[in-house]
Amino acid sequence: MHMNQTFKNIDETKQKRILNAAIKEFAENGYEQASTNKIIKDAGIGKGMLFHYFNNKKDLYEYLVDYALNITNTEYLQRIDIDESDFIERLKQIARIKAEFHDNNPDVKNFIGTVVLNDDVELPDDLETRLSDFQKTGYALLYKKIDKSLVRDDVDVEKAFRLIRWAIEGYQNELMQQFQGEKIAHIDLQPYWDEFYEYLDVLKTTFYKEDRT
Amino acid sequence: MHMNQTFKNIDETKQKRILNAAIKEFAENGYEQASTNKIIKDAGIGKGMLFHYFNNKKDLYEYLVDYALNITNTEYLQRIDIDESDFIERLKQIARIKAEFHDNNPDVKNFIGTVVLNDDVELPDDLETRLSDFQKTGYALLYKKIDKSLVRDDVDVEKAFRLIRWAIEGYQNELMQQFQGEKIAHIDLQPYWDEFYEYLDVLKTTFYKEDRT
DNA sequence: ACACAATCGACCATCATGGTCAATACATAT
DNA sequence: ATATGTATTGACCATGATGGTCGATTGTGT
Repeated sequence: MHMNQTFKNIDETKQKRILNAAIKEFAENGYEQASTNKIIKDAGIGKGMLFHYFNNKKDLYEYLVDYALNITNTEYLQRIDIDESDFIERLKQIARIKAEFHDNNPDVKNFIGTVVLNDDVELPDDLETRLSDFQKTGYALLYKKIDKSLVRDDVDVEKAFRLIRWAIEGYQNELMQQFQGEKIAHIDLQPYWDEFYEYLDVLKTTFYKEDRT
Repeated sequence: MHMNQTFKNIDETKQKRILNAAIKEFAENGYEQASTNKIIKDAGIGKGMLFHYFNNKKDLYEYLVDYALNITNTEYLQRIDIDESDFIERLKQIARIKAEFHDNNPDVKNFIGTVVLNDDVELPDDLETRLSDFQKTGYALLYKKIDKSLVRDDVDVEKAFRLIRWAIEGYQNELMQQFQGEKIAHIDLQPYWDEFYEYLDVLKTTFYKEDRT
């Protein structure tokens, strides 16, 4: 978590280049297997600089966890509008935020994922607690102030919500897998959003009360 | 793919021990990062034997792909009853087969998954074709001879099926994640099967035509 | 021209890797 | 018992990657 002050003073795009390179490497290989050599090559800096900014690998790692948590909070969690009480609409909204976040910070979500799973590296206590807080918050933002009355009466509401969530995540995962490798910037995403909305409509027809307009 | 004949002659449980150890290591770390040292330690054999049975790492890998494909075909794909025409019931059936398969051959599914994803190692042509055939077959067994008339008329059948599939996979993934680490043999799975069936019932109520009994 | 910070990459000790092979342990047959 | 042949081991090797250091070079501001 402790970096040299000089790091904060350098060009911001360079900072991002380094952070993104490091996050990508850690996300793909975990702490132990991640290579500082690959990071500096990817970031386009000399070896000396990395260990000048951050004393050692572990400090870099902890700084990244802190950074990733911060950025995820401000650019993801806080953008979720908790006043959208329709569950499916909220998931739609979250999907857009998630996509935008992924555009601006690829690998950050993956990185946090690997950090959460990783047993074999122990973080400082404060980071550890922030991590678990983060998970709870994410869960809460999904379900808080949701209008349960939209769901048809003949099914269990909790089960319905989870099924809806899983179905949507399944769609997203399949898309992600499909796009793997291709530069996402070069794809016209609109047709996929359209298709996504069609799926959401199906979910509404099936899980929500009959529309009596 | 080419192993020393002696391998086939040794004790069958020992064969399995070696194969499972190797599959686990490759599944968790991919081809390059997988360590033959860890494999022999896990299998409880000396270094010499591994390279006596299989000439080198790559031969071992190819033998494993062949083995995994065979076992998955005979113990998984071929067990699926294609005459169950109710989509959700077929998925239920597949879930049971999948669980049993996972019990007998942990890591095999993961292993094949990593093999499919891996670009940076090229298999012999025949294995490559068997791999893609395998994927097609798996897809076909899901949808062949399915009765589309069960789905309510006001939603797109294809979309409905995919949503159902994703929802169910989501449930299974969440369970898997939850069980991670704990020896699955020491858990009483029945309550989870019961819960699973409840979810299936919800899916039937929501996606199928109204039950007019 | 000077001071000082930023930056680089050759270099280091260490370690894990895939693979080898001389040496054993073991079994079987005579 | 002895001899023969096979199954098995693990110390050993060259190689390459690792995290980290540091003297040298470049750049900047005065």
